[in-house]
Amino acid sequence: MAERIEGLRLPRTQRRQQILAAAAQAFAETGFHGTSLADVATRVGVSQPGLLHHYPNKQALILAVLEERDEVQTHYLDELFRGQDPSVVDWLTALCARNVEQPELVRLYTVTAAESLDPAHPAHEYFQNRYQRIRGVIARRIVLDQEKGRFAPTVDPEGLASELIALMDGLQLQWLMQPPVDMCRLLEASLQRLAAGPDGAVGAVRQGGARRDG
Amino acid sequence: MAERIEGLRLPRTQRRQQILAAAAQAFAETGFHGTSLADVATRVGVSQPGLLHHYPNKQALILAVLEERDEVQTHYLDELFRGQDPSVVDWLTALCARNVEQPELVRLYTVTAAESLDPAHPAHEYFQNRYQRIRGVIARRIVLDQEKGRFAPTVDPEGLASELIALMDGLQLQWLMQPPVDMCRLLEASLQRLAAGPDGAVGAVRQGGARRDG
DNA sequence: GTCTATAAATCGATAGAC
DNA sequence: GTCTATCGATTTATAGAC
Repeated sequence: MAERIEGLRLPRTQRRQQILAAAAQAFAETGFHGTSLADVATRVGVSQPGLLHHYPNKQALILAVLEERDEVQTHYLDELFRGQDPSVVDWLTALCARNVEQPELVRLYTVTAAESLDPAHPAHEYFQNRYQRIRGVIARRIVLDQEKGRFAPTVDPEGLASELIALMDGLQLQWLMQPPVDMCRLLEASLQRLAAGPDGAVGAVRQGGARRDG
Repeated sequence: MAERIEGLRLPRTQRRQQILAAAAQAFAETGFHGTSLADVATRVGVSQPGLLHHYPNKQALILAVLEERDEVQTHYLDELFRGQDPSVVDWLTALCARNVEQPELVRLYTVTAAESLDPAHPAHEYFQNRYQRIRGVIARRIVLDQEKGRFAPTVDPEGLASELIALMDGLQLQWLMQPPVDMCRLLEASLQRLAAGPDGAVGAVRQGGARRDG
């Protein structure tokens, strides 16, 4: 029944953890502007000033949510491929498989990323940095793939990274909108097409992308 | 300097047109929840109750904006390809070229589509319908392409339609976020890869997709 | 068609008691 | 660490004059 017990005093870190979870839900559902501090406070089972005791204002709250989720996600992927050197295709496939288990997290990023296009949005700079960072991570992975002959050397890593991120973002939107859309199956179809095409493994060999190795 | 002339009386349709333009700007910048009627009214140069005289409430306003922009866009594409039968590739390329000239319109759809994931959002049903409709339009175009041997018959039209829409949506987001991202160039790269791959024109012939014709 | 005035609710944030 | 009380600003929407 999870009744609210007013005035119950919790240790700082535990309460902050509760708040982050509740805020993540709320912001995922209605975005930054559509969510009130009272919304979040009610979910936690605390008063609205009680909420502001832990995070000084609304902006600090949403930034804390985004950054905490980032850390968890990054840590997960680092652990999953520890000591390995996955191809972009494997890496993105794993990411998608992970995302499909966390629709709320995906929605948080889909909703707030679009909202943050406004330069006055509290997470504007955050998403500017986030996209550049992710593009870099994926581009580097593509370069490694090229060195192994998995892609033609003519492929532009930054460009392909943008395309792959775009594909994932767009599929996530449709998946959230109409869950029967099977985003990981569609991603895989695209990735296979990529690997089998003129810029992929087969094409790369044909075009000389793997000559260094042989 | 376009000063506001208070109390100036305009014909109904003209004022409504002004309002739609101003509202489109505002909603594109800050979404539905982030935009106040006073925002829009100020842009038009009218009082807030004066605005509500033309559209009874905020929900009616945003729906009017979305539907009007839809009509204009649909009409443009219909005219552009009147009497022709463009391939999906040509059709999407033209659409992207059009979009790149209208960042504000793209932003309106990017921002409100994500926001509308909330079932309580005023445009929730609108976007549910919009995505199904667009997917259908593109899927039908893919079927026509298959009949002409431009794609392998093994390709799932609905699935490929979802992928292409996803790619465009995602590229638009990155383009809006970091304008140096050249969304039409990246789209073209993807489309060429598609046409040159095992499911595209070449592959389709190899796999028998064009045998009916020859 | 447009305005002023205003109702009624909600918002983010602060002050201060316990 | 949490609460009640409250301020001040903002929000959507309505009433009624011109």
